[in-house]
Amino acid sequence: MARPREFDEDEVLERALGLFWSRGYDATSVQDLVDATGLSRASLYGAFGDKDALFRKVLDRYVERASPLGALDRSLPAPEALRALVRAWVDGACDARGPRGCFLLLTATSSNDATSAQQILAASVADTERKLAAYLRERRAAGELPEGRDPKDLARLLVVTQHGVASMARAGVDRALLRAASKEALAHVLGDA
Amino acid sequence: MARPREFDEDEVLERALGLFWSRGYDATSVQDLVDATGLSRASLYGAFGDKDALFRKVLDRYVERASPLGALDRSLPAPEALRALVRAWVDGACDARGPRGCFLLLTATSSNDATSAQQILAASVADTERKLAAYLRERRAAGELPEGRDPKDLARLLVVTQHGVASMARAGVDRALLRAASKEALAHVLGDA
DNA sequence: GTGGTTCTTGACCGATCGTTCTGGAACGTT
DNA sequence: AACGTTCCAGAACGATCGGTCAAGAACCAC
Repeated sequence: MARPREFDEDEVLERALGLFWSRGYDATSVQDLVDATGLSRASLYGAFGDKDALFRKVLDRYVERASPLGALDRSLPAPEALRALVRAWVDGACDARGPRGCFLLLTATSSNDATSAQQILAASVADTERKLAAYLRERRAAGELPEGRDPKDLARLLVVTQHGVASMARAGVDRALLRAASKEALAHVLGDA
Repeated sequence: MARPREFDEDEVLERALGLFWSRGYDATSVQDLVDATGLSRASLYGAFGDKDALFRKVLDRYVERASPLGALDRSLPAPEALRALVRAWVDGACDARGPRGCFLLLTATSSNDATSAQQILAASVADTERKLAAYLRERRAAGELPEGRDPKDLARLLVVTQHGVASMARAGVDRALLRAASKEALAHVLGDA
């Protein structure tokens, strides 16, 4: 019925994510997006609406894909699974391909669209905390983890560690420091003396 | 010899800090600064140079004043001193007066002036880590803290906790979560089972 | 091929950005 | 009182911002 699009929407969103993630919302101009995606301004606006709408779409896409507990292998014994998880946090935050840190956290701490992103982050944090606490209780009941401390508080420690790692990684802090710190948080969860 | 200034430089910098901290560099326009400080544009430029120079001056001022270990009371027994320290981290980051979080961390994770702020942050982090590790060793030798784990790694855990708290506080995360998490990190340092 | 619809292109809009300039007011010195 | 200097107020600068418009090109259905 009409002329088909000459671009792949997913690819455009991916490029836009790269820009927004590395430079932030304000510092990314529409011209930058035009240059990076190859689309013209009118095509961008026609396909995604204004800059805010595009950003929201990009953020939704990121949130949908990112899973804080994705690296938690439930087939492994708890200590190894958790070890792999926190390692994945550090490596993911320090990954040289793509910008460092967490795009959602960056958005929620910057000014633009803050309240919206903050709500998403709050929900994500609450969800991660709840799932982690449930996991700890479950594995504790299975005898894989020591008793004693409140699983909820331990989950909270891990979540704060995760975000500290993401934030500091974006700030350029050395990976070795983040690795050591997260290992130490994990040691507490595992009850290592 | 000439007409004296009608404004207090410290007060102007303080107001500028408030704006930059709450909105970030990009989202703070010169007009905003003019409105908030009461100065005219020409006076601002005459006194501080351009926007970048003003921002740098504001950042330097903040860094100079902020002391991550300022709340560490060395006259107290180590457990109480550390407890007060991490509590001060949380309360400081969540303080309703003024913007939440850490201005230096915000700057280092945003795009603008990133490399410069990142270097300052890296130096601050390294310094805090070193001093904390030394403190832990010292108090460990005095019998106030348990042996076993590497003081350097424990210091790193605390530093990452501190920044996780600051970052999440800025993102609007509930204070109770941050408090619980930092308490847990502290428990690890204190060797609480 | 023709009509209808959508896409693409590039020029263009007003608004706002950071910055500078000009004119005049306010002060210390002589 | 008169000078020289510095400060203040506001207009104005070019550049860039996000966003739109008009015209032509590309496609599908018929």
